[in-house]
Amino acid sequence: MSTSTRKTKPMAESRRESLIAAAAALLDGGGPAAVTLREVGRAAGVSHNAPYKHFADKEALLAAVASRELDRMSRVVDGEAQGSARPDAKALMTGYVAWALRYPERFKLTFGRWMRDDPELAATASASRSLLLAAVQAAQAHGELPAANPERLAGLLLALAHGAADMALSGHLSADGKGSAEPADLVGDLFEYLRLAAANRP
Amino acid sequence: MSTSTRKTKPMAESRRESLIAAAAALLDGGGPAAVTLREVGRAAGVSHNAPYKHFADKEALLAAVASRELDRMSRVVDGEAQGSARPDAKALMTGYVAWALRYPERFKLTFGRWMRDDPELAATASASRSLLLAAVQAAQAHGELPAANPERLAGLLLALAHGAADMALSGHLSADGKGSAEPADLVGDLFEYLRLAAANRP
DNA sequence: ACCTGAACACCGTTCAAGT
DNA sequence: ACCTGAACACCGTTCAAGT
Repeated sequence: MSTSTRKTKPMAESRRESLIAAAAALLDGGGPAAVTLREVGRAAGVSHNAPYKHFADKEALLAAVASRELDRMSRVVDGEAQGSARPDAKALMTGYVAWALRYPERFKLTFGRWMRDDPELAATASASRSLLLAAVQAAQAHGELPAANPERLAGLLLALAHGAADMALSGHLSADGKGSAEPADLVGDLFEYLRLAAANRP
Repeated sequence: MSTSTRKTKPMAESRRESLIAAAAALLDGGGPAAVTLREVGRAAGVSHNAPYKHFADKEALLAAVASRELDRMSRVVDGEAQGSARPDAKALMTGYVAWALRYPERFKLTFGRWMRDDPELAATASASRSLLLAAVQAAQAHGELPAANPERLAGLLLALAHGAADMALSGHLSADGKGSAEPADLVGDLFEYLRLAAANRP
C-alpha cells in the first residue's frame, strides 16, 4: 500500500520495458543494424550488458519488441475494425497495411519470422486471427465474399495485404510509377473482385 | 588464341563468380548471419579481404548474389511460362512461389530491399515484369482476367504471390494447420476468383 | 536480484606491403 | 591488377566481482 512497495516491483518492469522501448526506437531510427546491446544500454542508462539480466540474449530482446508491437497493432487495428456492429474485414486489412507502412522496421521484424515460441505473442496473433475470421464469415453471410472456406479466404486476404505492404516497402510495387498502385488500392481491388465473384456464384 | 591468353581475363571473372557462389552457398546454409567475408574468402581459397578487390563492400557482394539469383529465376520461371503459344500468367506466379519456397534465403535477400541501383538487376526485373504484363493482357483478351488496368492487375498478382510465399516461409500462413493452404493454392484461388469476376462484368 | 567492468572471440574495413 | 597479413573499431557474450 505504501509508495515504496508500489515501486519495487514496477521498477523492474519499467527497466525491462525501457530496454524494449530503447530497442524499438533504435530499430525505427536505423534499422536492425542500429540495434546493438551497447546502444540499447546507453539509451536506457545502464551498462552494455545489463540487458542480459532481463533477456536471455539479443534475439530475446527483439522478440519482446515484436511481441509489444504485435500487441499494439492488434489493439489499434482490431479496435478500428470493431467500431461498427460487425467486424469489418476490409478495415482490418487496410489498417494492417497502414500500420506496416507507418512502422516499416517493426513490421519487418514482427513478421520476418516466427520469433522464439513466445506464448504471449502466439496468443495475440491467435486472437487477431479469430477476429479476421469472424469478419470474413460476416461478410460471407452478407454476400460480399464468396462462400468458400473462411480460413482459406482469410489466408488469401492476409497474403495480399502482407505482400502489398512488403513490396511497397522494398520498392518492388511502384517500379515505374506508371500504372502502379498503393497497397491500400490493391486491397480495395481484391475486395471488389471477390464481391463480383461472390455475386457470380451465389 | 593461345591457352594463356584465353585464361587471363576469364580468370578474374571466375574468381569473382566463385566469390558470389561461395556467398550464395553460405547464405543457403546458414542464413545472412553465416555470410561473413572471412568464410567467403575461405570457401573461395583466398584471404578474408580479397573480396574487396572485386566488390566495394559486403553489401555489394550481396547485391551481386541477388542479381545472379534474379537472373536465374527469371530464366527458369519465364522459360516455363513461355512454353505454350502465349505466356501463362498463372504459371509465372506458381513458378515464382515455387522458387521462393525452394530457395528461401535467396528469395528474402533478393526481394528484401532494392539492392544498390544495379542497372543489370533493374534490367532483368523490368524484362520479367514485361512478360508478366503480356501474360496478363493475353488472359484479359481471353476473358480469364477482368478488363482492368493490366499494370495494376499485375501488381495484385505479384503482391499475392509474394505475400503468400513470404508468410509461408515465416510460418504465418499455416498457423493452426487447419484450414490453411499452400501458397500455390492461394494463387490458384485468386485466379479462380478473378475469372469469376471477369465473367460477371464482361 | 540486479548491475558493472574487464575480457574473449568474432566481424567489417583499412592500410602498408608484396607480386 | 590482384592479393596478403597486421591492425583498428565494433559487436555479442561470458565472467568475476560488487550491492
